[in-house]
Amino acid sequence: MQESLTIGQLASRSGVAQSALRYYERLGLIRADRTSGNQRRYARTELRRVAFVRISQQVGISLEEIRDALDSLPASRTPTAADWAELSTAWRARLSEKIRLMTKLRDDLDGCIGCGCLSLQRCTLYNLEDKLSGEGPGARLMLPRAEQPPPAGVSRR
Amino acid sequence: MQESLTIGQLASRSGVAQSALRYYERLGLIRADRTSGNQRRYARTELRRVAFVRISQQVGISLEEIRDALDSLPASRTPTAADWAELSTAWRARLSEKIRLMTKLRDDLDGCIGCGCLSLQRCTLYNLEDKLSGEGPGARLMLPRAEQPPPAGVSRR
DNA sequence: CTGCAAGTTGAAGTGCCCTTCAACTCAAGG
DNA sequence: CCTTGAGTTGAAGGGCACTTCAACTTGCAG
Repeated sequence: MQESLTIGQLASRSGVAQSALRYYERLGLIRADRTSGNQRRYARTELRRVAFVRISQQVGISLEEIRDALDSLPASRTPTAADWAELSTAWRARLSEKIRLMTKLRDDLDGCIGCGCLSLQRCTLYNLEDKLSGEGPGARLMLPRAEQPPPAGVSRR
Repeated sequence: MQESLTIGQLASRSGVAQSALRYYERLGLIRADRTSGNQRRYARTELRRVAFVRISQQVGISLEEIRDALDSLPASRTPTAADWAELSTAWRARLSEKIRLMTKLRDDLDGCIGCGCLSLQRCTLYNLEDKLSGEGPGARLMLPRAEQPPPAGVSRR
């Protein structure tokens, strides 16, 4: 069994495209050593990182947040099972919360759309919006209320 | 109580930005009549459509799919509570499935990341990928396997 | 009638998550 | 050596879900 993996091997083993792996590396989600000829060589532990990334994404967590989480792993030594367990504990809580909200959403759906009351304001469905976020991407919200966001890159004709 | 709503009214009542409402109209998710001066006037039933859109989005359904679903509503008459109920039944099933998968994901998380086996191939976590999709946006997959997608808009220097 | 808030359009920008391309370079079998 | 497949980079493209802007036009209170 080899010590390290080429990008092609990591891609086929993880089911993640090579281009995505390079992108993840740019974002600091995974890392790779280089051969003398500048090719990436991945430690086998990177497989676990990739797995963690994909699983987290399914839960609706952004890559940036995932990076932050992964940054909490010890950099000096290879993370142990305990390290990973600690990391996934927080995720478990998020998942549980998400499951709770979705369950509520589902149950309300019968009594709300079903009965025809679907009128937003007093409907519970509309009040979990923020909590269930992280689901969609999209651009930034149109000022959550007051506080003008700085233009930060306006073009003018 | 007014018969129809201006875009500003619909926006504040639904909590959806005006720009988003116009965007939804372009996509065919909602519709509006026009005044003689070309301003939009929304029937009050559009409120329900907007609600349906937002709720569906929270479940991780794309606008295109939502449009398809809304297209199943009768166009000739104002949809009844029964029409809406029928529509939401399918959503309920999706929600249930999603909840089931997330619950499985959560439970596996303990036994999988927790114990350190997180090695993808044999791990259940990796096999629900397709099923849990609709969660992330991103570009199209890198050929799901064979079948070259047509370039459809290539630039060449 | 005036003034100003509210509405209109098309085009372009934004954020996220990648993919695709061109133009090379590397690695390894024959 | 040579060839061929695998890998490298930066820049650009691409889909989704919107937002933002400019340049007007409408609607309505006073």
